[in-house]
Amino acid sequence: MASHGARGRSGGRPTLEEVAARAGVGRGTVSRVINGSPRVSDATRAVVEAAVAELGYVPNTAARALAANRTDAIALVVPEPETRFFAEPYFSDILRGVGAALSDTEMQLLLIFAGSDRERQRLAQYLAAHRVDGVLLVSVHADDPLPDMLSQLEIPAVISGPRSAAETLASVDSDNYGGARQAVEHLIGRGRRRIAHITGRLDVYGAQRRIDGYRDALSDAGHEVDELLIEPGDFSEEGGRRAMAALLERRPGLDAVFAASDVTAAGARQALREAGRRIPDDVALVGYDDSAIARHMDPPLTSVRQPIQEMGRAMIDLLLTEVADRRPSMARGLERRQMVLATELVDRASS
Amino acid sequence: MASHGARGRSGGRPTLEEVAARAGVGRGTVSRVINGSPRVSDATRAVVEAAVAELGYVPNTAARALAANRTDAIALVVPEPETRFFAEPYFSDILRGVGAALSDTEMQLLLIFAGSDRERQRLAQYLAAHRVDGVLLVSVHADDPLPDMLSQLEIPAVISGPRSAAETLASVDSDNYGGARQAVEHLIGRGRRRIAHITGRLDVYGAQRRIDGYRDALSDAGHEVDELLIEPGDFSEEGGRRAMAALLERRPGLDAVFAASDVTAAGARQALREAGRRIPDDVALVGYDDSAIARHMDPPLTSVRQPIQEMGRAMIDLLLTEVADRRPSMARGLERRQMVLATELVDRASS
DNA sequence: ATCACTTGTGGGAGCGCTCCCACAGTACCT
DNA sequence: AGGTACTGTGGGAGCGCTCCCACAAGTGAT
Repeated sequence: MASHGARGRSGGRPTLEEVAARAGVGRGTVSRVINGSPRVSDATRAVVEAAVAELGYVPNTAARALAANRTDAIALVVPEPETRFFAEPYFSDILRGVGAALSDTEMQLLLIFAGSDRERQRLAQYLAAHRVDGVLLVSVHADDPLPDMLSQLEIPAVISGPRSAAETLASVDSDNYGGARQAVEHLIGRGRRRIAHITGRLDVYGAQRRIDGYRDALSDAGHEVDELLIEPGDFSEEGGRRAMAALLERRPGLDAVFAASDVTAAGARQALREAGRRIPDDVALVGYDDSAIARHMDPPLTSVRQPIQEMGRAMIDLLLTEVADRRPSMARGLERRQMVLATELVDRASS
Repeated sequence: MASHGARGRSGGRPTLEEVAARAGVGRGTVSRVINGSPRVSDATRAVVEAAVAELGYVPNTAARALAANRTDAIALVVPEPETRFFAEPYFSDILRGVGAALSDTEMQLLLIFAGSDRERQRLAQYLAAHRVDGVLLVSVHADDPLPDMLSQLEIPAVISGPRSAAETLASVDSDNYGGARQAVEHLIGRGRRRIAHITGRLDVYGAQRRIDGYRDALSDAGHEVDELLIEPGDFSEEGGRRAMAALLERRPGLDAVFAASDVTAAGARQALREAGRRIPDDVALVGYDDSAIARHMDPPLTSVRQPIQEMGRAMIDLLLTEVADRRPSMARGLERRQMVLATELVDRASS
């Protein structure tokens, strides 16, 4: 019934043109007003704003995107091969920070899953089509091709957790080194002497930094580092269990464990139980992340809290700066593109 | 430097017009091919597809949205006043189901937070501007104006967890009634006789259904329902603690508790501990949700698992049907718009 | 041979916006 | 008086698509 041409007319949402007519000005002027251009007189601006309000005008995003060649959307890409990522509050918290930061802007948030190969394929198309102004990358592995693809396409991107000390992409991270130090210093302060460390996945830069922090904290306190007290884990519960069992076998006299994640600590706790060690009486336990698991573990787990929500915020801030920079090409920013946020030790009964 | 007109030309992404030229056909034909219209000869289709492949053509979404008056995007709206919602795996799981279902389609997923007033405001604008083809609503309260706004705007929507038995919106839910029955029947089967129930928030329909299930399971087993064994909670940990304390005071002889959520159960466990009751020896405990908390609790918590990922999938399926129906106005579907998925009891050490 | 369909195709018009050029008006120098 | 420089404004052109009308060509009934 309704012809193509008539579609928009009949009772549809008002267009910029209709606002212009109503306000008795030209299209360009209305456009300037709604985009906050300074080149409009106060009187005209007031008239236009009144017309906008009266008509309930809301700009059409599609038209704007087409004309301006930008989308006002950013994507949060979740390379979700590992279920782990989702099972932890980490993700939700990042999302909250991102959401909060975004609600101050006009940007919209696209959520893209890039777990399966087909999803990756689709993502590549998205990016190639420049359907987003910028990309947020969380939990990326060292060998992921995604970051390079992004720089090749010149799409602004921010990564959470740099891939190495030489990360070229803008990044936001918590202070893994400092967090590990806090944990170990806390244990030392509690009188522990034989402190073990169950690491994270060794191909994750942050896990390396935690090892460095562990080492330095011991050295600086005048303890020497016993390499046999360091056992590789993989952030998983089962990995934590295995690593703990190995450590108990090798160094039965250990009196504390710093685990690279809460989940790892949960696994370690199991192994400790099975070996008949009491927590914290025989062995003190400290985790990392301060996730829900830490609060509900028995005994409640001392853990290093990362300001995850703030990290989400910071990622958005960085990304929006990059996006803006890329727009009418201002002098490129002062290269403050790596951001590290402080951690905090949450002291509970396990240590 | 680059003029407006030159922007797209210089090395930019290929347009439909360029594909048409390359294939030696008209624009309309290319459009038909990429949209899968049957009114194209096989020969022509092959030629066009070859051109698309050679040029690496990807349609411009903004242009398509503008011309066709649709967005190919749906929004997942999170009315996130309560942090609880986020702290639980529920959200992530829904998201995973939604993401999985969506990866089979061309739809993109927008994540919209509608916690604060300002965010609500923005959401209203979004919806008014018809920036999405459909909306997914999770964890909506009985008195939320959002659902009505959506039907007024005639935007297809699916709600997770109907607001009442008379829900008018399409909805997906797990079998709260059946799940509660499973839990209670399990406890009865274990020889428990004085089974208490800590409810969820009473303004949540699902919580009501769980109470019904609790009641009927007892009645059908020939037990009579002791109203003083039912204590209202609010899904929170603190609420669980409080309710449990009240129950212990009122009915010290109880030998089992069915809590309306895992978090509630965690609170109850605390109160039981403080009262010196052992789990499961003195009091058996069953939760609901089978979240990470259940696995890590001490002892591990028996819980009713909802197929949350499947629920996400189902929501998408329902929504896409609605969106399609609304498009070239086919005969409206057969009104199978409420969907209920089965639950499963996960038996652990707490019962 | 004529008419009436059907199938496949080309291309004009239009979606609602931004960008930019042109130009009127005003202000301040020479 | 004429220049030069701004500020503010209007509106044409164009972004890359979809929709639809027009029309060519083929098919079969009359």
